[in-house]
Amino acid sequence: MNGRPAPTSIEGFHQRLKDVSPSLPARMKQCADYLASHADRIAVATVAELAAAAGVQPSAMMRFCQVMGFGGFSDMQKLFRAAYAPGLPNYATRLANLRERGADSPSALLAEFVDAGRMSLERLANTVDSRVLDEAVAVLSEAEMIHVVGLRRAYPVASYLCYAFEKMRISAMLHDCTGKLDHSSALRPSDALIAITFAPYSQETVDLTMEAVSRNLNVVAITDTIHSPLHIEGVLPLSVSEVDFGAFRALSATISLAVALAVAVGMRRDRRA
Amino acid sequence: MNGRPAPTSIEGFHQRLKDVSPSLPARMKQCADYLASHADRIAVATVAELAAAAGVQPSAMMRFCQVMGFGGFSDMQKLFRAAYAPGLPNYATRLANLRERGADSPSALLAEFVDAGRMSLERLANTVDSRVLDEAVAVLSEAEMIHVVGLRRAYPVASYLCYAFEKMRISAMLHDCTGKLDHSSALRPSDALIAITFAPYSQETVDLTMEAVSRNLNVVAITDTIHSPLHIEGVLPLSVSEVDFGAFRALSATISLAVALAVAVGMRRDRRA
DNA sequence: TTAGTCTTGGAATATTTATTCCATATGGGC
DNA sequence: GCCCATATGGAATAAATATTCCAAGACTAA
Repeated sequence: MNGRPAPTSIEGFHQRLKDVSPSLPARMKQCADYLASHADRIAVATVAELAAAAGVQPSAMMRFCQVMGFGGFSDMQKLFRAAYAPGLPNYATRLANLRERGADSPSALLAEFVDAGRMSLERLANTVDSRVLDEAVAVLSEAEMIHVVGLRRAYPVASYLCYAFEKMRISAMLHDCTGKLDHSSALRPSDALIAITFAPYSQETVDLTMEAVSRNLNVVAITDTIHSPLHIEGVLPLSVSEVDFGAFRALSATISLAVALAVAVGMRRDRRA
Repeated sequence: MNGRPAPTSIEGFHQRLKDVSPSLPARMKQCADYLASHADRIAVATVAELAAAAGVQPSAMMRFCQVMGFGGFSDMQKLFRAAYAPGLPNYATRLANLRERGADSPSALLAEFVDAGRMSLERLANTVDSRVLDEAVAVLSEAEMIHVVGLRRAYPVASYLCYAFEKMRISAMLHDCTGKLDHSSALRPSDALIAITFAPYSQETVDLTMEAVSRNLNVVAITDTIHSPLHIEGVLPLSVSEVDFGAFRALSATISLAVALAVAVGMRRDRRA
């Protein structure tokens, strides 16, 4: 191990973390990474909780404390408890502070977007139709390959969906229209499509959806109002109404819905496997 | 004793304190008085410590917890630990729990993601450094062209940023590594770069950032902990710590920050024009 | 491949910390 | 001054938590 003395300040702790990180084995590194971003939890959590959150065994976390130069977890915790700063100001006051710097200051803008995002999320929780969601998950977990299409403002969502599928090793294909290439022939009978579009609706997304529907593929749409061109027979519609701020859509709710969908599909497949 | 249920919030706690105080015997009152002014210590102290600080026996402190309606000290402490802002719920284990209980229905998952998103947003409001944000906006609005790089999970953010810039007619270029093409030569002396990456950091993003820094371009980084390789001299760091849910990052806070940044830059340019 | 070293998970143990219990004290009313 | 009700301190017990240990696994270099 290493004989250096334990850090005596939070800053020193982070410094040491950075120092030892590169030469650490897998599990130790997991601890290091987790604590790097959640150091503040150390003051109020138990080894077991921390270990679980970092995805390691409690004993691994103990070893890590020792690698860092502490005698044990309690020893390390002492440092953080001593430095424990009585609670941060709460969310509401902090938002007010952000706005204080002047109506069109960057921080005031940020406050608005944060607010818009939060409202969107709350609304989403109340409006999503869980039966449709269930069905969407059912349908998608049966698909051999999941195609995803979403352009312009929906593109970030589409790409994140594909990232999530890839991470879970679910075969997925992103139709991003690079080079104006049309990949509609990639749609196979046993596949499914997730189409994402919001007003003003992208023609390409609508076209691909039509194509899929006409070939009897299962299609799930993430879209806005019931006036969306994706609200048609043969498409499972998941409606999200985001709170717009100025011309810009808060994507928070849409992305949350998309990821929940992806993870639900992933879990369902796992269970079946 | 009194049968009222335990307070469920810090405010409720203080209210109850006020209510019961007048009718308390000496030692109990000592506890009440001490906790009234040192409530925040409850999260990180032991009964023994608290009792000593209040000048009473541990057993007296225990009785006091019960008078307040809690089952015991641990019960009371839970309230304060949960309320400690950074003490976020532990999503990895929560996910595991959902799974175990068989409650992993899509809607339950969605609820968790919505929650994670909301918390990320709240945390963002609490942690953003408005001075750095101001400076980032200043620097970016001077740039002739804004380059944006962000891969993997950061890619949705990068692409949305470019979408926003395009909508505001600000010249921006997305470095997406399509075809493994390197466009580092596109960086011109009067340009600026926004680099986005989270652990595990993409090499390409780091490389481009280094390139930009070595050429003295202004660089704004949207990243996570202070251990990020983007935390280097010559880079303005905007830190976002998202709440992870399982292996999946809620992007809500990151996207909100990115869009706020973009819109602030847009407004500033308009004003100058 | 094989021996040797480093890593890991999980169970066993030690320690700390919370909680209860009871004997004793205190104070107010008779 | 005595009795009763309530309060209090401290020791005993229970529960939670940290910590250690060891066998098994993974990896490395020969």
